[in-house]
Amino acid sequence: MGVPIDPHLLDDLEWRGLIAHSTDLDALREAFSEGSIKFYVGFDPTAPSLHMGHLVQILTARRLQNAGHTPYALVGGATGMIGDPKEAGERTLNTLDTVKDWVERVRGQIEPFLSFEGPNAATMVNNYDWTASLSTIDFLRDIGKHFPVNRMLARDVVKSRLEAGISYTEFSYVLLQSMDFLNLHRDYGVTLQFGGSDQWGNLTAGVELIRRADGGKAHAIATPLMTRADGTKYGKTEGGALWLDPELMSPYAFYQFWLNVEDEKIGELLRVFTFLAREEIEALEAQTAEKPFLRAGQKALAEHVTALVHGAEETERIKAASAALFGGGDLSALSTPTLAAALREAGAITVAPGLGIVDLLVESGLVKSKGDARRTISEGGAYLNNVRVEDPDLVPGEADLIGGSWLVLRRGKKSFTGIEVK
RNA sequence: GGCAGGUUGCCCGAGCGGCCAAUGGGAGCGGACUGUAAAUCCGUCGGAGUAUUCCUUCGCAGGUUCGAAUCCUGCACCUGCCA
Repeated sequence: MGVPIDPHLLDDLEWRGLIAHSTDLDALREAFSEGSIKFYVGFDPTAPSLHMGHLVQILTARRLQNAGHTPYALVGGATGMIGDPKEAGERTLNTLDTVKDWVERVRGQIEPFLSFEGPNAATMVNNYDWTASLSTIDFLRDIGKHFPVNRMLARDVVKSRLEAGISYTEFSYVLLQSMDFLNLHRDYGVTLQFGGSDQWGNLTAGVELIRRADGGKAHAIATPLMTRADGTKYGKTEGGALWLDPELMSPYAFYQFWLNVEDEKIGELLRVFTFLAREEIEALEAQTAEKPFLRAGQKALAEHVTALVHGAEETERIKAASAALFGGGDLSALSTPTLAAALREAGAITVAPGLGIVDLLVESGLVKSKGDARRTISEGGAYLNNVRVEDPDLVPGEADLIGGSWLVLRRGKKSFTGIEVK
């Protein structure tokens, strides 16, 4: 209906490595070519914020919308009450209030990435709306009848849990997600669902339910799980997940994460997490291969992803802060406003004069206890104004204050905290 | 309902009366090497204290003992086998 469709969408997704699994790709290609199709991707509120893994889905949704297709972004007000089974073990159930709160936060994080105007405007849906009032009898008869338990038991996640145990609640999760797809298919004509590759079982179950229940035809694609070069999960390095919420992870730390990505992953991450064109990405990859020490790929990646999530203005401030803090040894060469701005970006606290170095380290949050502070100092990992601290009894004085009031405390190579003394 | 086994630090997993804040691996943290990379090597890894010191910790609550993560009793939860 007048929406220009990008005919190269599927090729682009494949080139970016975004299709880890799929149902019949040729059929999907045909569906894409016939006009704006309606697709959905779901997000369960299992935490107060989405993280890097969800960002893959969000950006993929945007790619599809940019190509002319119509997004339905689903937040799992119902499925979030249940929790999908994961290998690690049974989840702890959250209260309805918690889930409702998280639903709103998650919704707010998704919305900026999609367009809610025009002929292929996005729609937000919440599966709580059609699940909460569903009767058990209807659910068991209309949905449950289509799910052979022998097939459900054969799924990898379930199999891996049979020893340790899995509740009926989590075992049933796949029915709810499949029902979502069925309902969106019926009510809106949604014909494609995508999600992370760990969702593949849930995705295909939905496709199958649509076929069994309605004789309908639907598609599913799964995006790959992002891992580090050694195959381990991301997010362990910075002591937690890579949150999109600036309250949970400062934009500065977010930017630093991308800047520190391994060389081998640059191409992959640029393809998945940026909207840069193929030629630009290939040029950056070549640069990274030839002159890795310039870190051109990392810089571009960090800049683009941070701008997508936290905005261009914030990204500029972060870049300036990073340049100041990592620029060289002599911090006093910077102007005080520049330094202060950089430190506020990286994280800063205010303290009264007279505190010793051990207390300052604890106050700054760089270490978690005084013992940790002493240990760090004895290991040579504590720096005041870029000079290694040797004496744990050191008390910074007037002469140490940069611009009359600032101290720069650093732990290790990368963790800075600004301290304003007044 | 019966029988058997289990519950240890962020995770996995030893310990089975004192030498245990508790072996080992992973993760984390620091150092060296580098490029704010990877790999590697070294160190570190409950809290307070600059000391051979104290406090809290081995599912929960009691008990035995000079002394327990280790033995006993009860409770909770998990797993397996049998009904």
